[in-house]
Amino acid sequence: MNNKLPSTSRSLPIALIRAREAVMAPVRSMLAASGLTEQQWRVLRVLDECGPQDTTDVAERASLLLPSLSRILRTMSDKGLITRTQHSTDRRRQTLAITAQGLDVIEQNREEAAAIAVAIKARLGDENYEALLDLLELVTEEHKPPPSA
Amino acid sequence: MNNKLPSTSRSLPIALIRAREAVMAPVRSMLAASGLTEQQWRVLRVLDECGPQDTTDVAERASLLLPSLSRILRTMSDKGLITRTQHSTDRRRQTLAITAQGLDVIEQNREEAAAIAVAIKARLGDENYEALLDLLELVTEEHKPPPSA
DNA sequence: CCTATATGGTTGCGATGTTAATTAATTCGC
DNA sequence: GCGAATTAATTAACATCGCAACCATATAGG
Repeated sequence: MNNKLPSTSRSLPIALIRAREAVMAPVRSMLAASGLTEQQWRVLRVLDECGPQDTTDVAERASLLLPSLSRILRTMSDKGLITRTQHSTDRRRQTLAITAQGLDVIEQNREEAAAIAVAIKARLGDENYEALLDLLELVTEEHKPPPSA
Repeated sequence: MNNKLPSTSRSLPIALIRAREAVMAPVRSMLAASGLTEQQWRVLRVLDECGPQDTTDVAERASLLLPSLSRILRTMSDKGLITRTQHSTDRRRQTLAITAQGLDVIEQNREEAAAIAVAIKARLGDENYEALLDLLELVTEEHKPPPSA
């Protein structure tokens, strides 16, 4: 009857929260100077990296739920960081794009953000860093059973 | 000039969010039946595992910020899951304890929670699971520089 | 065509995350 | 002792999370 709960000190959910907190703290502190939240930064990053795209695509890439993203987009649009235009053939959809101002914000934070990323990588060591990403991917992926048969 | 931002698809913060989401989804679904949130469950678990303790201690062990915990405790107290009593010598503090009803809720979910934990462990393999926890701990710990010199 | 169903987004609601300010009680330093 | 700095916890304010319900449009079938 293996119904023993794992000790909270070795609990995967809690460990994930703590790690995220440790990684994000310096980023949040950096973004505060630009008046951005961590989620808004993720949206900018995705639009910059992958180009104009639908709301649903951004939600997937930035790991945001649609309801959250919907509200975040209104804020970002008001701030002039992004544009929202109607899809040409499907009027349900809208295409999101980063503005020049949005690009400016990315540029203002690029150097420091890159430095933070490098610091974390250095702290863990390249090997550990890659191993961690691989393990996290493994945790995430196994939701849909493989399309075998 | 290493100022290149890491690709969002290999971004540690996003990977951590996704992994957490993957791990928590079945737990949340389980807890919904008991009318509990994930955070309330963590508080119960900590009080059950470590015994009566201060608010600050619970916050640390459950990885919750004090303002969040403060609200959560009111809810849980109203539900009769915990008690809050004044510390004997320091009147600023309060001692939290789980009630019989709180223990009941843990008991109701123990089996399924343990099964979920086992399933994740099995999916990753014991070795990967432990390695992941170790790496996450490594990410978290390195905040305070070693007390050298 | 016209209705039933599915899809892309939004809104409502209750709860938590995050920072800053606040209150109350304790401890420190002179 | 007594006021200044600390500490434990709460409150305030704003943003996001997560679920459910909801519009609007698009697609499928008859």
